[in-house]
Amino acid sequence: MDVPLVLSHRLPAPVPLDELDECPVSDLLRRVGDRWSVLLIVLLGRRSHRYNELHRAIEGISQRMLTRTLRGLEVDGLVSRTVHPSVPPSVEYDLTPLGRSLLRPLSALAEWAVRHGGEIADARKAQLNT
Amino acid sequence: MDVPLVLSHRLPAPVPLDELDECPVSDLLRRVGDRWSVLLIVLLGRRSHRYNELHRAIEGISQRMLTRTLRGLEVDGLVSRTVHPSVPPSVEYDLTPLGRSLLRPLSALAEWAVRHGGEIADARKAQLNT
DNA sequence: CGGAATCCCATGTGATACTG
DNA sequence: CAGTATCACATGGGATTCCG
Repeated sequence: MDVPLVLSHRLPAPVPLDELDECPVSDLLRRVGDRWSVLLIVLLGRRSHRYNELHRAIEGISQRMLTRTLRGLEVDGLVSRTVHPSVPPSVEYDLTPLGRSLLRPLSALAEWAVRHGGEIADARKAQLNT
Repeated sequence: MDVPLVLSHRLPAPVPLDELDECPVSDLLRRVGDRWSVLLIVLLGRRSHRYNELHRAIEGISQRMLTRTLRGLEVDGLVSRTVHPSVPPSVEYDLTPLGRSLLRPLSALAEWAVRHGGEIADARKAQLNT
């Protein structure tokens, strides 16, 4: 009892390749495991932002990657993109309800990362001496 | 109250590039956001495995990536590697306590992914028609 | 048995220039 | 303002071969 769900889930042996490709967990982690997605989700979780506002808010992100990452999140239904037809144009990005629902489990992982990040960094440094 | 931690955390504006690179959350997600890490963590969370045992347990993984991923997890202190000097040699991989402690927040994310994976898939398909 | 070495391709990411 | 187009480079990942 009290075993993490991910361990109690039954797995075929061997794990077939196509099943892994369809796995929603792997899928989500790859979606969110890139350089910018999490940061965008967090920023948009606080309030909606316009495109250039996000561009200014994140030092070092290129227009290309900002656009690509936003599009990816939008395609997956995590972020909404609203165009206000004005001159000059104005585009608002926001989290969808689905995206907002992701904030909580993401926070659980973030909390673990903050708490244990030091141990990981230490382990990494220790390997350098061997 | 009851706001996800990741939102209550204060962020500098703009977010500096070096701060993002040091962020333990981004770091963890990139560590675990590759093709094989999570699956290995889950398998090793059930019991320790030998190298070829893992190789046989995961259809489609190459020796190169199995070795690389295990090494990466080992360097980060999530997986332990124990060599039993015998003929032929035997190497046991297992989760460290740190790795085991990751299972629970990972499960939280996995649970979300299983519950909402369909919505993501639907959103993805819907984009194809536009 | 448990890898390492090499080669090759796909994808992620950034820089720069251009546009409705 | 909010992008797109193009090029270039680093990294992820697989196939194959070889080794103690």
